Amino acid sequence: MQLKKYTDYGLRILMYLGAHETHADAPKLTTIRDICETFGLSANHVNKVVHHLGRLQLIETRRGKNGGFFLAKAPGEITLDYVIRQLEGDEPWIECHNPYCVALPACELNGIVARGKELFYEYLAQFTLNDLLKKQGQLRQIFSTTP
Amino acid sequence: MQLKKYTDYGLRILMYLGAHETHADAPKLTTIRDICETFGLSANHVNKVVHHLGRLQLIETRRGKNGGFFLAKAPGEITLDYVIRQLEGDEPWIECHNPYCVALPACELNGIVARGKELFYEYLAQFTLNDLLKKQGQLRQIFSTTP
DNA sequence: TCAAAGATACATGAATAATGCACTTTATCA
DNA sequence: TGATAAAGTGCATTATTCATGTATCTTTGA
Repeated sequence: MQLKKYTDYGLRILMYLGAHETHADAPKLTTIRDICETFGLSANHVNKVVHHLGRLQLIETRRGKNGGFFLAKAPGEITLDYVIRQLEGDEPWIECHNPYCVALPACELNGIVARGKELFYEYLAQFTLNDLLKKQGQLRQIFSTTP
Repeated sequence: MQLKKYTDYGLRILMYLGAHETHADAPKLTTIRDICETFGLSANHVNKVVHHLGRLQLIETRRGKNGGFFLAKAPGEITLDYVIRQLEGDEPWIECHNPYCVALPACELNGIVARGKELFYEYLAQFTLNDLLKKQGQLRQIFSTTP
């Protein structure tokens, strides 16, 4: 029971982008390479996450030379529940489908777990990328000195 | 992001035992074999779960001929959060340990996810095995006609 | 003392997540 | 207009974890 690294990477990418956001001047887009060097990750995997974030319209990607990506929304509009639900996949946390478990017709368990899962996400819905950027100055320093 | 079958099996075993509980007469203990036949599961895996439930003192196990196991507590005293936490393992849902993620010192994420996890378990703590046995009659019928 | 039950340890198989590799497409710049 | 740097795409491989299997030991009642 753990979030995938895939999801984790996605959140970190967003944090990275958010931390650099205040540079209104920002002439240079963030690249997959930047992310990999900062966090020490595999380019292939990051590639896929970035692509996914693009499809979710959380970031905007630009191909070609001088390409890269940047946040497509204000950090305050990116809620954590959405990001995690989408990247993680929104399957039930317990498998009760017939004929897997004979008790299913009389079982209360799946409903309880499903409601608990919803509470988890409802809690996450209270937070946005902004909340992850409270220590933005410190984050920017970390990110800029890492590679 | 899904509970393990291991955890699921544990809950089902408890439901099975709870459903048979009202037989005050019950001369015969439930065996691993009973569980396997009812749910169509592998004896080896069930073996381990039963052993685990025994160590948790949720059930009492008896070796030897005519052995088996039964609930060690009243169903109302077995809370779902405890069962799931113990069987599932209580690790954090997101891995942020240094030096895994450079952002850790300035990261708010682990705290948020950890709190969400706690809310999930706090919700589960409102339920006991009794709540899984609301349709006890139906359950007993299912269990008795299955093998 | 035998047989039926759980306990234990180790080995194997299966599923899925993570990563790697090769190649394509697109955009920019010299 | 061609070289280059970026993301996009598909498939292959590796690693990890979960699930299951096999074998043997221990306990206990008949």
